[in-house]
Formats: sequence, C-alpha cells, structure tokens
Amino acid sequence: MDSRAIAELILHLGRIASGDGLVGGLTPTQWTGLRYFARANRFSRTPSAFAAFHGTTRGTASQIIKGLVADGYLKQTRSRTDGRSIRLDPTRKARALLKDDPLQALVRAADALPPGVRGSFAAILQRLLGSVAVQAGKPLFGTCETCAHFEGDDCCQDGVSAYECGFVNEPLAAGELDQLCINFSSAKPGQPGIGTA
Amino acid sequence: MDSRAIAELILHLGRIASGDGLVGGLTPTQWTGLRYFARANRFSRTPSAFAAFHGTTRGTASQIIKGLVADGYLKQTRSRTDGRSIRLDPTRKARALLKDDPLQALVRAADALPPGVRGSFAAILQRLLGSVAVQAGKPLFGTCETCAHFEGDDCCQDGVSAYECGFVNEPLAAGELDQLCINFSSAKPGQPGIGTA
DNA sequence: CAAGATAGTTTGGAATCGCTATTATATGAA
DNA sequence: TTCATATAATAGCGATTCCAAACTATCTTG
Repeated sequence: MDSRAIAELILHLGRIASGDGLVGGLTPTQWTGLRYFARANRFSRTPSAFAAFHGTTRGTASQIIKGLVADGYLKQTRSRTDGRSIRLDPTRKARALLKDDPLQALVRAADALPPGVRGSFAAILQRLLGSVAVQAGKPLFGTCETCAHFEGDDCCQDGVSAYECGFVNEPLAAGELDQLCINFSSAKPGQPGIGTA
Repeated sequence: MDSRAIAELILHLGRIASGDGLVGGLTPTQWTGLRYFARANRFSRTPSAFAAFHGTTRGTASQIIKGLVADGYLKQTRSRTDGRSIRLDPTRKARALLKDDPLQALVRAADALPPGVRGSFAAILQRLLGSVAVQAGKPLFGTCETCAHFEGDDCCQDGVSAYECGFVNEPLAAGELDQLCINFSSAKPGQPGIGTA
C-alpha cells in the first residue's frame, strides 16, 4: 500500500519538476536530450544510445536531436573508426542554457537535504531504477563507479592511465568516471563495486 | 553535483516506469488519470482538481476524462449542491484494470525495500515534492495525515464521527484519511502533523 | 563480392497537449 | 430583481510528439 504511494510520488514528482511546455525555448523532450548529452560519456553520445536511454525508437531520437542541432545546442561529429556512427557534443551555448534548466527546482530541493541522507537516498533511487530496468527488459545506464568493466588502479597508479574501461579497452580520464555509459554492467557478485552500499 | 544526479534519476525512473505507448489499452496520460481518480477523496475527484494535480489546463484534463468515461472507467455524477460541478468515480472495471498497471514494476521494486527504509524514503520524496510545488507555484496535494485542516479526535473519540475536515466542515470516514486531497494545507509550524519526521 | 547486420534518417499517420473561445451555473453588488 | 463577475466544464484548432515502417549508408562475415 505504501509502495504504491511511493511509485506514484516518483511519477508525480518527475512530472511537475520537468515543467510543462516551452521553458527557455526548449520542449520537455529537448531538455531531456540536452541533459543526456551533457551527462553521457563519449561512447554513449550517439542517437542510438540516447534512444535506448530514453526508452524510445531511433526515429524519435533522431527527430529530437535534429532540433537540438538546428538550434545550435549539439554539434555532430562523424566517427573516424566507424563511418556510420555519429557523436553529438553539447556546445557552449548548451552548457549555458543548462543553468536555466527547469529541473533546477528539484535540484535545489535535493540540495537542501542533509548530505548523509542525500547519499543513501540516491542509492535507493539507483536500486529502484535497476530493478525496474530489469523488469522492463531495458538497458541500465550507470557510471564507472559500480561498473563491472571498470578497471581502476587505485593501489598502483604509476602513470597517465590510472583508469581503464575493460569493455572498450581504452583509458579513462578522471573526469569521465561519473558520466553515464550505455555499456554499464552491474558489478559481478563476487567482486562488489567501490561505492556499493 | 550529486543533487543533479538525483533529480535526473527521479525523472528517468518516472519515465521508464510509466511505460511507453498503450498498455492494457490505455495511454500513459489515461493511466495517470485513472490512478488519480482511484486515489483522490470525494472532494477532489473533479476535472479541475485533476487538472491542478496533473499540472495542466482544464481543457486537457477534460479530454483525458472524456476518453476514460467513454471507455467505461469513470462514472460522472453531477453535484447536488453546485450545478456546475461534476464528480468522477472509478468503476469496478477501472479497479480491475489497475491490477495491470504498468507502474506495478516500480511498486514491486519499492516493495522489496526494507520496511524502515521504505518509510523514510517516502518521507524524503514527500519533502522534495513539497519544495518543488512551492517553487513552481503549484498546489500541493496531500493526505489528512499531515494536513492542517484535519481534526482528529485521537484522544476522545466518542461516537461515529471521530475525524473531521476543518476546511469543508464534514466528517471523514477512516478509509478516507489516506486519500489525496486538493485542499491539503501543510501543518502549521507550531502544531506539527502526526507523521511528520 | 554478395548477404546480412548495424547506425542513422525520413515519412506518414495517430494521438496528445496547450491555447482560446463558448456554455452553464454561482455569487455578489447596485 | 438585475447586472457584472467568477468559476466549472467542454469544444475546436494548431503545434508537437511519438511510433511504425521504409530507406540509405556503412560495416562485417562468408
């Protein structure tokens, strides 16, 4: 009974926090896209990855992206290794607009929580998301922190490449560790992730 | 930094939990309407109240309701005291359909949380919602439990009407205390509500 | 080189939503 | 009473969104 109230609360909170209609010239879907490309790592800033994240088709994702590119919020770059693939990077204009994100109301509210509470609250949200994603058969996005492919040399970092992704076999910069990745895989049972509660 | 991740998590969780497209013959908005009228108290089951809750216009709310009435999920009743007002009650068919609510995936996930965690988690969600609603200038819906208009005779219940609403001046049945109400008002500072953390 | 898979785009149609009247009822003042 | 204003609900219109399917281009495999 209480669980149902929680589920409806999450839905409702998300709805009224994202704001209706145009805010700062962008529609709610465009805001979602902008937020995604501002938070995804370089392997995940593609139309297909966004479609998977957003739970929609590639066609719809393509339309959303087209609008953002036309308005100068995203810049397209063809991949050198794969001629089909396109990477989308947020422009400076996009970064500036994100300051006026209608979601900021919720961000401020979360910021007012005590630090300790905030951490455990986020962990529970992540847990719920993982459970729902599995039930819905959708891919789960996550960060290196709890990813099974993450190979961090916490003990013996001797040079430039202290961190590496075991999935794409490429070094990772420190700033990339908290970005969203489509290749995320839950840490193996016998080898728990770093920040696991 | 962490707060932003929380905000985006809530948005994302709500989106993928509500399911895309038609589920059980209803669109996501229709599901929202059905859930609302199944959880709102008798003072709040009107088109206007639903519009306020859903953060949309009465026009849009009216359309959503029209579809649900046409499909036999809601029954309209004109108010005896106000000829303009209409109350909408979920039918038995609606109650049955709610068993197949796509949101059940999230409900199950929340149900898997430890009882103690679940309670505090819900309290934090409620707190975030209150904060966001104030910032967005939208009415906050809530239950009698923490409402300033609630007059419960916890100590001296002598007869039939142990509970009463001070806003509409009507007695309340025990089963109505956990329903959503549009007249909700946060408990006064000097007189904290019952379940306040 | 041919066949199939994958990345991305385009198009057409259905549905949704917000805005703006419009109708009906209620309330308050002259 | 009568008029003006406010509120509850609905209807029509235009813009947007979304999905499904078809399509192009590129990569991979046999």
